[in-house]
Amino acid sequence: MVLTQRSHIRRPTLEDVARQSGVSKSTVSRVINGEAKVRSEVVDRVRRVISELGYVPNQAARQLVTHRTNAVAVVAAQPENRLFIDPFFDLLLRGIRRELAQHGAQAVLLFLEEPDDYTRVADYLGGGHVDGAILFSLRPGDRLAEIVDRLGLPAVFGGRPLLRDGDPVRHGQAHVDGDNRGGARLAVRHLVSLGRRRIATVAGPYDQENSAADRLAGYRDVLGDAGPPHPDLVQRADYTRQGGADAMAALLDRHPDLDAVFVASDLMASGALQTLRERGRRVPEDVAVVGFDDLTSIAETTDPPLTTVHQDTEEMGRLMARLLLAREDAPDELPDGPSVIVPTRLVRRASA
Amino acid sequence: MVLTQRSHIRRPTLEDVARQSGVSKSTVSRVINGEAKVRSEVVDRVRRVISELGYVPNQAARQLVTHRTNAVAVVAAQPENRLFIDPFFDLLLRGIRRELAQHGAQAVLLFLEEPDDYTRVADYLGGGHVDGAILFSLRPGDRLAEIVDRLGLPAVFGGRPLLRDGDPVRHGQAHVDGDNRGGARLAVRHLVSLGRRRIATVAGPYDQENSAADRLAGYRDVLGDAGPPHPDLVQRADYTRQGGADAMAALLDRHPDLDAVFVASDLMASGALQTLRERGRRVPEDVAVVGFDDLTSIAETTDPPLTTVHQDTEEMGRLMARLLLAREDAPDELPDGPSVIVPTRLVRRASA
DNA sequence: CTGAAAGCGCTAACAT
DNA sequence: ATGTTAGCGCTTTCAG
Repeated sequence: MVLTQRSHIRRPTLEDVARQSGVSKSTVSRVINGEAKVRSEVVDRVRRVISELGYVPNQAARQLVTHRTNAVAVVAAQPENRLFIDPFFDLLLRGIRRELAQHGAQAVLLFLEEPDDYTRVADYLGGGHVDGAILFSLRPGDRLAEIVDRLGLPAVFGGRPLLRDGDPVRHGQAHVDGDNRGGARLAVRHLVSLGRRRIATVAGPYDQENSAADRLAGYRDVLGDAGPPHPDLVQRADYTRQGGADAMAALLDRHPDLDAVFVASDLMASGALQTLRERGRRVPEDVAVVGFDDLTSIAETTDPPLTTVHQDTEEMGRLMARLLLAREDAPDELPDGPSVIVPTRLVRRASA
Repeated sequence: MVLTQRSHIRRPTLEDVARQSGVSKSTVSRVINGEAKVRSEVVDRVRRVISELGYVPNQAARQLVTHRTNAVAVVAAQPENRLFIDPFFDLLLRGIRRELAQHGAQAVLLFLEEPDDYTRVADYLGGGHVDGAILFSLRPGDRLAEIVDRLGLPAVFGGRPLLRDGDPVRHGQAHVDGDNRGGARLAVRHLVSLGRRRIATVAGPYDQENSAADRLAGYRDVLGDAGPPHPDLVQRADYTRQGGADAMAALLDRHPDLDAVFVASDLMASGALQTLRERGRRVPEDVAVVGFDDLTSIAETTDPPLTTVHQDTEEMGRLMARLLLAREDAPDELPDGPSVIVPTRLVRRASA
């Protein structure tokens, strides 16, 4: 293998510290781990030696006996560039990191990009580098889910539970998701309550994204109540701004008389708004628009500001982290991983 | 501490595999590490047992003796949200990941956000979890640089070398950076060669970002040659699209007669183009615009397409990874870390 | 080609 | 309050 730690640098060990401070390894260990039963005088001496020597505990050795690493992997499948450009993921990750940090755990982020990555990541997860994993964006039937199960690694999955052959495939593991379907209902009901009659939707790429499928389902739930919606009122896009703009244009071409649109993400909604403006439609007078996500950096700055479905994304991240920590603490008390659906609410601004 | 690996799941060990296959631990180890001197018959038997048992080597144990982890940390200071929204970083990271993957190493990403993160990350790096580190966006005098040095951890820094008291502070470690200053010169010289006389610039936040300072310096290099540029022709912004738009507006207010602008990032340039359009300036007839970065998703889709300074960002990431691997292989042959400046070139499109 | 034994650096009983 | 001992699971001489 290519990697070789510089061999000529021998880092000081517990034993070195012990010798230098004239105590036993156990005592040094106690000082390091902050145990009570050490004379403060000794503590001071040991601490001094530690910093003189620049001693840093070898985690591999510690880990070998404690079976703990204090690190948690966050694994994200990265479909092209999307992830890094997605403020939603940014917030989610921030929540995870912060919650873990509060518990003294380090979040390490791993990406899944090419097929080879799977085995390397699986080895990494199985190798005891981390105490648990939070996994996102896995596709139905993703091998990594199995691998994690087989390893017995505590895990929390983000997004709707994976399906295999149409059935939910989860078992001992937890998962959390936003209430995509419920949120979409909220949005569309609001449009209905405004008296809108021809309500279109810009949906996400729903063959790839569970969230997109759920948001579309929510739209259909509500509109189905008043007779099945016209299929032409649904236009799929790819969760980008430009995609939203193009989809809006297509909808307008097919249905010049539409009076409302539910757009499945704020980013796409900002594109849709632009198209509407270019086509001379007033928002909300001519066409009411509701988005999804409540990314304030977008929703508050569009013209007009966007009415949208709010998700507390950072809190969702924190929740995932807490769930993972709980599983690690008391695995037996959670035989079936809880499925937490985080609620959404509508935030009214000016666009609907 | 909060994290506890499920204790009731005893994962199979080398010893289990050895017993099951009727050979010694050494032999199993040899099979796993692909050494030559094992009868293929034995290899097969051991392999079968391994997969039956679902054995995965314990990296902590292995690491304790080999001092290798096959993992490399990528540490990124995250100034607010910026990082995740920055396609530049996305590309850089992709280059790093791919190059490391080719060498069988796993990239693990760590973020630096709050002050507490420093000690946790330092512990992580010092704890032997990784064979080396690639660090970005460190501010001058950043503690982490010292820490990495003290640990003797092979490292490569991204961005211009850190300064302390105005002096370069680097020593044994490598760093790589794009040629920000040279690229800016390229851009501005191009504008000059076009016959433009009142060349403004939208600079980045140059008290925080070395790259921003260097790009501004490049602008001044060229314009200084023909007498010092008017200070009012410089407007600082924050590397966002909106920031670019606002800065352009400010410049136009102060200098309605400007005939060119060098914008220090493509994202800001897209905002600037929008402002110019809104103010009725034709590009490039009235005002020529040059960006920086050559993020094709932006530069090719603006109206008009953006002339900009190209950086091979993914290659830069790969280079950082290769440099790190080289340091790990032969630390003694690289007493002073090489400082690699990756060249830039101008890509002409329609805006200038 | 294979096995035995030592030891990596640490923590966790168990003594004292 | 502190020291002693025994591993954790692996790789690596060194024998055979």
